[in-house]
Amino acid sequence: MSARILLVEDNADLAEGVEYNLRLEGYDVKVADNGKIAVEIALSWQPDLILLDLMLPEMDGYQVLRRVRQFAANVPVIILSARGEEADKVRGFKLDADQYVTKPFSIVELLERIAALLRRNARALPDAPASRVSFGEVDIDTASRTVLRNGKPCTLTPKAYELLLALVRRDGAVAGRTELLKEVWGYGAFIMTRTVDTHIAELRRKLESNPAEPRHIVTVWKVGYRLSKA
Amino acid sequence: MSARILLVEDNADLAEGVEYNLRLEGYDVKVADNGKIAVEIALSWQPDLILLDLMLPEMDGYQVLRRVRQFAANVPVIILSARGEEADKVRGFKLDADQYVTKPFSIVELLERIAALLRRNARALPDAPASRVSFGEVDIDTASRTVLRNGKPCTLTPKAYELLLALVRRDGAVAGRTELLKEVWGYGAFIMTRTVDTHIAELRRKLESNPAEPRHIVTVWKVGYRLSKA
DNA sequence: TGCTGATTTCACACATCTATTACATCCAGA
DNA sequence: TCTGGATGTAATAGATGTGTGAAATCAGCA
Repeated sequence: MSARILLVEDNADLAEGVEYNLRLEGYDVKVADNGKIAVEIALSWQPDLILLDLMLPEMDGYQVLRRVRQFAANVPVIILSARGEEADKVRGFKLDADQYVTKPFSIVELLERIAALLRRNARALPDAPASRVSFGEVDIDTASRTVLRNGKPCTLTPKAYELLLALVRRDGAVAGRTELLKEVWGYGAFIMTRTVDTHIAELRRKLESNPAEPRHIVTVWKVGYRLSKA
Repeated sequence: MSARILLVEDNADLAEGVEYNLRLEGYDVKVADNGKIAVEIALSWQPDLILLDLMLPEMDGYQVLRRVRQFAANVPVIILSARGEEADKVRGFKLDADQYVTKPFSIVELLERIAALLRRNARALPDAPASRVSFGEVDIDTASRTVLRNGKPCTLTPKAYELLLALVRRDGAVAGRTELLKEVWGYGAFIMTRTVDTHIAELRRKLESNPAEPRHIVTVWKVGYRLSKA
């Protein structure tokens, strides 16, 4: 049985995008577009993790959090907020949110945080997300955020690491530059000149035995990149 | 074994009533009617949760809370107070009380909150790590709260020791600064401060053979720190 | 009250990352 | 083979994060 995630978000576009990606990861997802329903679902469905927007109709995010905490004090909660006000942050954390992510956020980063929180509760959860992936001579351990090549540690820059995860997530399917930008840089990012390519180059330099003839990080002409595990 | 609750309350009638109800719920209860005794019991008996009145003889509730937090930063504390002043609330929360209940309060509500906090803690702090842990040339004995390096005793300041344990508990997984602040310091808020870094520096200074090139206490850029046993 | 050590904060140096530019190279189709 | 657009990548300047010594603050204690 997969982990249950409740997404509380009234912006339909954003909700859809996040929901899609969560399902892609294999999570069981429900979406609530207002606070009242959110509380109901939280209590009846008992999700393993909650993603909570603070700006909501009906009942604002703080109240939702408070209500939920009364009945399920241990569910990890990640707050999604567009506001950057310090006051909000403090207040949210006082009510014991576990993480605080500001919009626009990177999908990959969000997924990482989700996985981390679920893993932490792993003992209570039957199917914690896997923490190790490998292809070719490369091993990735997402828990320690470590990449090994031929067993030797290999330091990637943060962006390159996230980009790698984004490719891994695709499981061999091609990813367009724009998609990658959205997933790694955040959905608010503009298209920037050659940024993705540069980081792809770093990955090849550090992970491929012959960067000039990449075997794993493959270019798909006019489309984007894909990861070939072979 | 049932959960231990320390009730700190000088009003004998009220204390008796609450104690009665707690025992009815199956909790193991001790009552302290002044601050000095409260701290003593808190340290020696190690309750799983503390109910704390703010108006106390001898030593006021704030001081009790502060003392207790120093030695047991993670014990859930519910403050019981007759005063409704906002100032009090803020101050209490700053010291990280987990809940704040104003008199007169409903016993049922209180019991609910207690149950919620105990449940949460049961998961958040799953278990004490093995009594002895070691990595590299460092040995930690959590039972005696002792750290050895190359067999020689090595005195860490209390905070640094807690921080080290927090990293050990992660078992190699990365820990964000915010997480560490929450876990070790009990801060709930998003606080921009270099406190964690400073104590990390102390750990490196005292535990690493070459602090400038840390082999065990590793920085993960833009994310946090992790402990590498290798 | 003053002393002592722990803790936090501050400031600045230093390290690392990142977007972008610029130019070389490659590909597909004419 | 030529050509134009797409990709590869080294270099770089600016942004951002981290390390750390020292000062300020706090807490416990005689």
